Amino acid sequence: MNAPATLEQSARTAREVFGWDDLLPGQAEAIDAVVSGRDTLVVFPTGAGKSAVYQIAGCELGGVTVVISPLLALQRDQIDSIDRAPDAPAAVALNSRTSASAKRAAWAAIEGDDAVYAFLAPEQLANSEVFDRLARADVRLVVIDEAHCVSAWGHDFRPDYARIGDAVEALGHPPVLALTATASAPVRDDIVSSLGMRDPHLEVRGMDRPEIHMAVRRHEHDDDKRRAVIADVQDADGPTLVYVATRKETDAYADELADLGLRAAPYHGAMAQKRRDEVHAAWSAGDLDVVVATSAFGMGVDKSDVRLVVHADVTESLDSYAQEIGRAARDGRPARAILHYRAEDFSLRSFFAGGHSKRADVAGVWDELRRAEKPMRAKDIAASSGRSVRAIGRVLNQLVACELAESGPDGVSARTKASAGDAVAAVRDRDEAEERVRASRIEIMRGYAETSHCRRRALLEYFGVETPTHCGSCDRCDADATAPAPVETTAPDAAAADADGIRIDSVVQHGEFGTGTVMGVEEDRLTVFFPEHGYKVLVRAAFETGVLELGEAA
DNA sequence: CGGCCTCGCAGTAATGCGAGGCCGGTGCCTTACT
Repeated sequence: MNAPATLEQSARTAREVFGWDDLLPGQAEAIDAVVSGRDTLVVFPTGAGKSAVYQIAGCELGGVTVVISPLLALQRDQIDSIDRAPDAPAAVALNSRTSASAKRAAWAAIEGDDAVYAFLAPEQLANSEVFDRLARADVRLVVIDEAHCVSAWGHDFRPDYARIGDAVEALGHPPVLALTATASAPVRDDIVSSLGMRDPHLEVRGMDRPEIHMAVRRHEHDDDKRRAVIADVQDADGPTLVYVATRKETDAYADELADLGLRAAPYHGAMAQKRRDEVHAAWSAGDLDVVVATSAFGMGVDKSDVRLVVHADVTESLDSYAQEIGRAARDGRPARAILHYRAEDFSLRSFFAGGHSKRADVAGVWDELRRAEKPMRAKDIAASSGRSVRAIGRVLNQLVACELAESGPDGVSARTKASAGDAVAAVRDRDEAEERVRASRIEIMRGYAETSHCRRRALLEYFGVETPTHCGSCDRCDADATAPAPVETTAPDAAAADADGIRIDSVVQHGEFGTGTVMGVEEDRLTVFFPEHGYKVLVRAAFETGVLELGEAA
């Protein structure tokens, strides 16, 4: 299948069309899978050339390559980069900022005969004019950039992310290429099932970032934490990112750092777009020592010499934590990641993880759907009910997920005659399952913060990468190195793994939680992910009592 | 859940304290007005 001719062709395209001398590890394999028509999920760290995969594959497939991208700024950057290539196909954007004349030009290109990349946000697919014209065009590849957004945002924040799979089907299921920098096994599964990917080729490279030293400090009092964060920033060897949980804290820390003479700026999603752009530009140009930001800052920020990432609060998952610290050391030189937290800090994350659909909303939406003769969209129902489009979109997603409704290119329609009471109950069960999963992700974050073992191992195991017991580049390993020499350093975990055949990614059956996937293996404990219940830490002894059994490999 | 703000109270002057309420993140999009 890996016909050398295909690889040679890809290498030639890379060289002649884009001006790259060599393909990086994994790129050729991913391109080959896509060009041969396979759905493909690529997990490469930033800088490993994710974009090149779709650029080369799209060029070879010809026709229209639809690139779904979460931020307008990312779309601009990608288009600029394609425009700079020596001989690449045209790249156009379709979004709310595209002028009428630019839109006409874009459609002319999309409906013409030459290869073209068309960039759009997932919300555009809900616009029937855009979708219908795309459906008639010669779409040969659909790319989902920053695909972790499907899992992170599709459930409620940006419900259109959950609709991409339907759009892909309606387009006749051209090959789907999903790209992301970090994705744990449950997130990968979520991406694959949400996008409706069929038997996807999986290409995962280089999750480990050994150049980033990892450390955690726990505090009792907020004052102590603030002082420690400020001290870390003052000690930094270069550009520094500080992540905080709230907008207000971005100002508080940035002010304090500025008073100490540092070039500091706050950044969060509620700032004026112009100001956000200024901070972004100043940071990229090296005119700032430190940016203090909420999670709004990061995607599309490409700065190679970040030396320190300080978290003044915990994130809502290790996936997010890995994304955020992964912005350090892209130049490959040493950098540090330090997490400061208090036990109370987890409560804000729990608050964000909560959030049920209101019973009245569910009942109202369901009644309206059942009565409607045609598919409905969130904005139509929201207009008549007085509820927000987001709340309604969330309810629609849940009804679809419960298989009470189905979604198509024109919206969502009921597929059963279930009563409003049944719909409310089904959605409540689903809400509770999702909340359990989110809560367990926070618990995994807590587990990372509180582990007495190697931090890197804790992080990498979460991403399904088996690792040595000690990385030698985290605070836990540093402490071990200064402690009296250990008596014996056999690898107990590997030996234990062999004893009952349990490894990372093993599938297990649990009496209460159902089928799960092993995410972490320690001497006496296993961390297992159950789709309906989230992450559970189980004692190995459960095997002896028969509560847990080794299942069939997936 | 926890932090922060406001309010009412006490009661004699300028502040302090507890109770109660509210807020907390991420970005497309549209549409009406300067």
